[in-house]
Amino acid sequence: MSRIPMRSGIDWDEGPYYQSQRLVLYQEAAQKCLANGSAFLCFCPADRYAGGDAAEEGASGGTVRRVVRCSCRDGKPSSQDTKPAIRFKVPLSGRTEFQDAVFGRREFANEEIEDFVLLRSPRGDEAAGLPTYQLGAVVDDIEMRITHVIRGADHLSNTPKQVLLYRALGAEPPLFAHVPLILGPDRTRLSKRHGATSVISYRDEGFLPEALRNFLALLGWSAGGDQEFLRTRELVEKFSLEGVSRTNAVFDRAKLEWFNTQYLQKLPVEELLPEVERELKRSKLWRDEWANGAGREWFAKTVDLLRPRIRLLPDFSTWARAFFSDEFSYDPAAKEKFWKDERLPALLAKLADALEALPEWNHDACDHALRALAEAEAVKAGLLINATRVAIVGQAVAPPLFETMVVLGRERVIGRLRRALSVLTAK
RNA sequence: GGCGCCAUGGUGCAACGGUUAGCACAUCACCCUUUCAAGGUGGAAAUACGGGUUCGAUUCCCGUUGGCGCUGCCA
Repeated sequence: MSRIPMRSGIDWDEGPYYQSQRLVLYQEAAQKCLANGSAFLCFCPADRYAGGDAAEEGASGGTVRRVVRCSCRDGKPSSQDTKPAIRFKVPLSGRTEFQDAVFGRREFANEEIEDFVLLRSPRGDEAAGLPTYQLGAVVDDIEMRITHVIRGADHLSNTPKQVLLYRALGAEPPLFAHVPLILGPDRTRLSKRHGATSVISYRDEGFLPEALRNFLALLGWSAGGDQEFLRTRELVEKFSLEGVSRTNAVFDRAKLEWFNTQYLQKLPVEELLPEVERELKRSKLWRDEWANGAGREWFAKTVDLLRPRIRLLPDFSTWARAFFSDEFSYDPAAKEKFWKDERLPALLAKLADALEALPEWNHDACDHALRALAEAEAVKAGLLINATRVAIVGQAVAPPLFETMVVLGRERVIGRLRRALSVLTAK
């Protein structure tokens, strides 16, 4: 779990803490409740409620559950189980209220709250039981002096239990802030069923952490106006609990991808380079000469040329492979679309010769050479441009041709042009 | 079933009593163009329903409907 903030670029101040190392703390807290009368030993079988549910199935088929108060709470054990659990003794009347920064003041009738378990009954040779989430969370938060508890709205209904617990332990409840849930396309709470759901899996898919943060921040929150592209810095500056909405939000992957392309395009290249480097290393295309000096400059220029057409980081390794490796293949659709003309072999051969004879290798020189040839041969420049693109990068979709030629360098371009010839004529 | 929360285009957000109901994604069309993106312009598209309150409701109140959540010796 601690890897999530680490890999998403979110900072934390202390910890991590391990519940297993803090067991006595929870057990002491439970004992304290027992001592001051806010909890009781429950001897009921652990599966009592489950069994009861089955017995209470309504005619409609729906499971009917009730708030049950067992006789243990009055000191009359309902069974002879020698290993009791500790339950909180919820008041039979009255209301429990708390302040929520996004939902406002909330009130719950105590009679609706069940006597929840604090410490589970000991298993096997355990001396004492393990804490439930309710106990663990409250004890930890009191001990760590937590002032704001910000979490999903699915905890709203459980909050009164925790407020009761805070008071029983002699502590003042913190300020709660329940934020709306993120729903899948089917409008149920986002879960593994919906595919990639954790921060890590989106990172692995090739989304930029900052784009993901920006997208997520806007799910259930807005700065008030229409601005959407907010870098993490601005997000931190502008965020406030007051701007949080109470409506659940549906996760829209298309918009996430849009944010990613925005970041891919707008980020200063230097910020993008480490991400691309990481990706190329992953795909084994990385070469150390790109780490600094002239190699770094070439790398930056290439990434800059490529990025308007990138959607996800892995595109650098797949779609843009020809820019980083001489081993690439021709996209079948590209060949189909731009290598149809039978004059091409002859034309490309002449183009290679013309380029080879160029006194200088730059954008305009390549441009002029190609257009001059097109005119001399009475063919449209587009025919040569498109066919050449496929020949040197293997794709129909790619950056503007002459910029591509400059980045690849004369030797590569001519070599690839001639290599394409053999493929064309062999066909 | 009980309790709770929510309700503006397909999606995410604005408008916090008075706007021709705004922006973005997605979608459609056109422009640009060296392919494809990007970008530009334009179009279609929403206040769930019914009652109130008010001179005036997207906005406040009630009900209905719908969605979601909680209802574990899970977290």
